[in-house]
Amino acid sequence: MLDTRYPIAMKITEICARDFNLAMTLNSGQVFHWEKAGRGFVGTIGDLPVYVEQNGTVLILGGAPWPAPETRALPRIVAHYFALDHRLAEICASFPDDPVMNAARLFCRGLRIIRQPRWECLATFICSSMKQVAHIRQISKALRERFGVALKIDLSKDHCSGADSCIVHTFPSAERLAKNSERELRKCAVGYRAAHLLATARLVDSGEVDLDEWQVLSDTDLRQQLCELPGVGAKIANCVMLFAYERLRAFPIDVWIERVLRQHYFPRARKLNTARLREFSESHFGEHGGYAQQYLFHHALSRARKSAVSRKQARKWQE
DNA sequence: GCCCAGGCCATTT
DNA sequence: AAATGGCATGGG
Repeated sequence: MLDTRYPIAMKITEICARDFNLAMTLNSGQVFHWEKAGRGFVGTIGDLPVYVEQNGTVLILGGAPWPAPETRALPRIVAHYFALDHRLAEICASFPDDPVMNAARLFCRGLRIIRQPRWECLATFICSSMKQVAHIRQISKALRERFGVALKIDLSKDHCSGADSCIVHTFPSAERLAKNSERELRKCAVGYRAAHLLATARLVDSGEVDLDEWQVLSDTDLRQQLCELPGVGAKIANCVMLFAYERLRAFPIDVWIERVLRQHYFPRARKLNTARLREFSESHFGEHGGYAQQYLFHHALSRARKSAVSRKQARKWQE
């Protein structure tokens, strides 16, 4: 039956996306809310519900109701979000030429650092400390479902199997989160991070902190401002700089990246403090160090996951 | 039960 | 300055 709310129920548009791997980008641990639906993914870009599917060098788009004004702008919004304008070949060519980096570059072909909304990125990464990627996805989902705005996506049967519609949720605004008690936030499995999330939400909501104003700051000043927020240290500040402020030099060092650096760049080096690692990462990986870092991170994590699966299968074999 | 996870923070040396 | 322990939660 025709949905009479809109003259045309669903408008599918296509855009060209060269040097881009959608699934790799969405699964690389930089963004946590996109979910598989049919042959593509559903999620939100800001307040817009979006369906996106990759077919070679073409992205098939849908999701937003037609003829909302945003829908006409959808191709531009999606292209900007996925940073299709980044000159990926040049960025990858700027990485250092060493065995580890070359393996990661080969493995992560088409991975782009996307442009995330600032508050959404900041809040999500405050929840990320001492959490596995799968858990961060759970937390993001819980926060959205409890406090976000539900939006319906009409899925064309031509492009999706199964259900013909689904619901996605926006990430809750700082204002929405600031209204809650810490106890309420803890229902989303954020644990001890609830206090930090709430305190930062209230700083942003009150206007004392304006994340958009900070875009004019230098890398050093931006990092310093971010680190003053509750629950934000050097690592999370660098993630937010990289994923929400397009500071492609920012090089977050988490436990995985630290392992990669120690094993492959400093074998047999004891007494290697974080300051020394930071110094090395900033000088060795160049002007797109953040990109290099994300390639190293995703490659290392994927290898670990793969070997975990192998161990599991080996155990099964033994029975 | 154990160990670990895209860390941060307060406290102690 | 540098090292240490606590912190919630869930998966392997």
